[in-house]
Amino acid sequence: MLDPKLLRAQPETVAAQLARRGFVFDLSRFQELEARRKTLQTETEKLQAERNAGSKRIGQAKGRGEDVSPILADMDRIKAQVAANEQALNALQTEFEDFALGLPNVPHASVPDGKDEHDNVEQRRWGTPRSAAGAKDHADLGEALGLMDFAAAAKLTGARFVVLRGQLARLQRALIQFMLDVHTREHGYQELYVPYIVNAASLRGTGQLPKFGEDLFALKTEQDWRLIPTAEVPVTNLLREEIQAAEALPLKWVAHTPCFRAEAGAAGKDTKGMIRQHQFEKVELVQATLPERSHQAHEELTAHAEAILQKLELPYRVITLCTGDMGFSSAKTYDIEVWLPSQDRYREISSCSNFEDFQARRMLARYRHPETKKPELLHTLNGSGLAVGRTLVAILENYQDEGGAIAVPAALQPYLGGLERIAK
RNA sequence: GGAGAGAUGGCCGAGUGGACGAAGGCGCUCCCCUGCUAAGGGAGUAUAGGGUCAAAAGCCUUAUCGCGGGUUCGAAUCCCGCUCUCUCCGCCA
Repeated sequence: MLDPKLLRAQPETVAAQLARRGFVFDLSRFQELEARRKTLQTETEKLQAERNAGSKRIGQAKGRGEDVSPILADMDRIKAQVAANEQALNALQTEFEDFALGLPNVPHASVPDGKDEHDNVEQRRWGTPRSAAGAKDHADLGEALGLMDFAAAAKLTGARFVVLRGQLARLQRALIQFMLDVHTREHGYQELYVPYIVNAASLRGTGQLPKFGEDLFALKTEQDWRLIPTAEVPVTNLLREEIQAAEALPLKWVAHTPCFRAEAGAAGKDTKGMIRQHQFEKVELVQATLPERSHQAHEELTAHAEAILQKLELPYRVITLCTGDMGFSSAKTYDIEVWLPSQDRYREISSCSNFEDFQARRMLARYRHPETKKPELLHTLNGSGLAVGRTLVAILENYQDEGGAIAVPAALQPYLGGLERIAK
């Protein structure tokens, strides 16, 4: 959520910044809502103050044993007015809130302007991509090995699921262990285990609701629970309605969870293989920092995700998403894309974002300022470190030989009991 | 799933219809005293909004005692529903 004070004081500036990302801010609607709100709220609060003062007088008069019926008569009128006004104000505030919750974050000044993914800006490349010539894709490789089974998953559930067997299932487990170990031992993150089902308040906090509910799997329970689309939701919401000590910052958390996405609107996209699934494993990095530190933390967090690819010796590049391609809640996003020989291009394997205070304001996630002693909004960040399923895909494709066997990256061999090759 | 108890500020804890945004204590901040330390004295110390203001301060004001509703001129306090926590029983990986 954007700062309502800023919204009120400089709506034109906000509109111009949102226009950078192609979002049309309805200025006249905002100003009309705001004008009504101001009148109604002022009037309502005046009535409430009148009522409070009247009640107080009744109490005092009764204490002195005086007759209170004249005051009481007056209170009847105020009571009815207050009730009517409060109702109208509530409705208006709900309308205003819905409007405000529908506004995306303002892009950071350093984010390049652009319309879509074609305008993203490459920052750097690492490693040497192998040629696409003769490279099989991961689905063909996995099925040929007899260790990756989409038909079985389709029978169990439907499209966009997979069954892994034997050394491939173990390879995925090894990847999770490996990533968690690197981030906890070398990058200073605390490992967390969290619920895979969250309530609506949590999803609102990180920005999935109210706008993107169709991407989520909802449970048919009374509680309005959803499966998490990413560990970002439960992990970041640990901060919700909490005040951190400044000395405790930055908070750095890592969690492995499965992720569940409805992939509504993705029909026909990446239909083959493990690239886009309804259920996939991910190791997620989350940080909460002082506002003035968040952009440096963003660089560090991205480097932490990159370190995994370097240790696995997988070629990748880092791009800055342009204003038009960024996610709803993000102020700035780096995507890390890994080389996939079968597709002869780089594909997203991690997305690292700085949300600044956008999520924190929704969640009321704060820290106590050491000098003013007042609670201030902190900044939140997160990034995949990495998407495990896509890392598995990248290993199969980059480490294949002509016969369809897969070499195990050196860094992973200790996690597979020294296994060097996965072959038929 | 059954029975019972509870939820109050950074923490502990009092408060069962009116001067309560909330006693008291702890903690924290500032000041005084004390040649260090310890002890003592005083003052301050919840959050989110709105209005006024160029802005800040200040001032005025609203809401908040787990959440939502109700009764009442007036609710931390009474009533209803819900959530969560604890204890006991049952069940269970």
